[in-house]
Amino acid sequence: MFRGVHNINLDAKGRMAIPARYRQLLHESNNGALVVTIDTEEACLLVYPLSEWEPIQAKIEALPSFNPAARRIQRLLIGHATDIELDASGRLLLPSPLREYAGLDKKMVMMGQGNKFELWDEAHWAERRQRYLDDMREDNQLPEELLNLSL
Amino acid sequence: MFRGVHNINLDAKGRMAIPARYRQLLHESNNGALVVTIDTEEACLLVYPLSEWEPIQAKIEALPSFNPAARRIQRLLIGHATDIELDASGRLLLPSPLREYAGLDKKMVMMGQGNKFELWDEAHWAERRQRYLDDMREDNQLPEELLNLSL
DNA sequence: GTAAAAAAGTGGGAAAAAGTGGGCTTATGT
DNA sequence: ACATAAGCCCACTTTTTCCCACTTTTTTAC
Repeated sequence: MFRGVHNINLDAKGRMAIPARYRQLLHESNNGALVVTIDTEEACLLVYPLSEWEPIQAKIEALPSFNPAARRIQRLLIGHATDIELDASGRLLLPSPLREYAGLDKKMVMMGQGNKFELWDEAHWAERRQRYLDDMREDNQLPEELLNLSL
Repeated sequence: MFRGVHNINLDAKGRMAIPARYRQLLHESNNGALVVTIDTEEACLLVYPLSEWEPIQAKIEALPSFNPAARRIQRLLIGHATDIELDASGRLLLPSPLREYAGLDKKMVMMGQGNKFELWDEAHWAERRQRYLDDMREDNQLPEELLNLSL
């Protein structure tokens, strides 16, 4: 579904232009309706087509709400999940609390990740990518599933 | 149903303006009738559309009333549950005992949580969110249900 | 390879909507 | 009866949304 990386600029009003190649897809699947939320592990945002998000929210809501770890996930993920939609010129207005969370100001990176895409501050992504690469080269105890993966 | 964060100000009379995007939904479902009560774990308030609250209250009332834990829940939740409704300009007047419980004065955060939304003092939420995030990044003994959750 | 055309990306202004504050009236309770 | 709080309404300010026009990049054709 989504893959690939794009450098994207955020304008002064907090809008980002979605690369044209994705627009038709987004309009067809959900009429341009999307949900953006935070990634809890990294300072980046996750953007889902509405129809991809809904089953995820349903699963999260179904977790036992007296379990502290579940409550935490619910507050972080559902709490930050915001409905947004493509405007007439194919742009998304990112809510300011979320921009702030991911440290997005001007230069950002949009990265396809299957059923969703991720938004990173450009500098932050460059740094994190380098760390991932370094880790790959050092790490010799990969989990079982990865050892059998042939590229 | 409800999701997303909003920064909201409380005015001098203790009124909060509900973000316009939720108003129609609230009017349609219950003609703007809501119930607000306390969260027993955290210093925040829970706001339910009346129709969402009623089955919850019924379940709480059905608990065995000679059981001390049940009595406790009944006193805390039903005791604090207050009917409120949207005024003509889409605002809610929060009862002062409840405002006090959650430490709400001016700046607050409203967070959608599925069938309800939560109200937090802004500073208190910022602090609590940071703690949740820290926990997420450390915690390696997540409950079963969460391990299988793929976002 | 260059020019023309088309499409994508960017910026900003105006109209509309949302948010805010406060005053006056009505209810409540001491 | 008085004081306090709630309800209601109106007017002002700020923010958001919508739309249009300009610039830049990409594509197409020669």
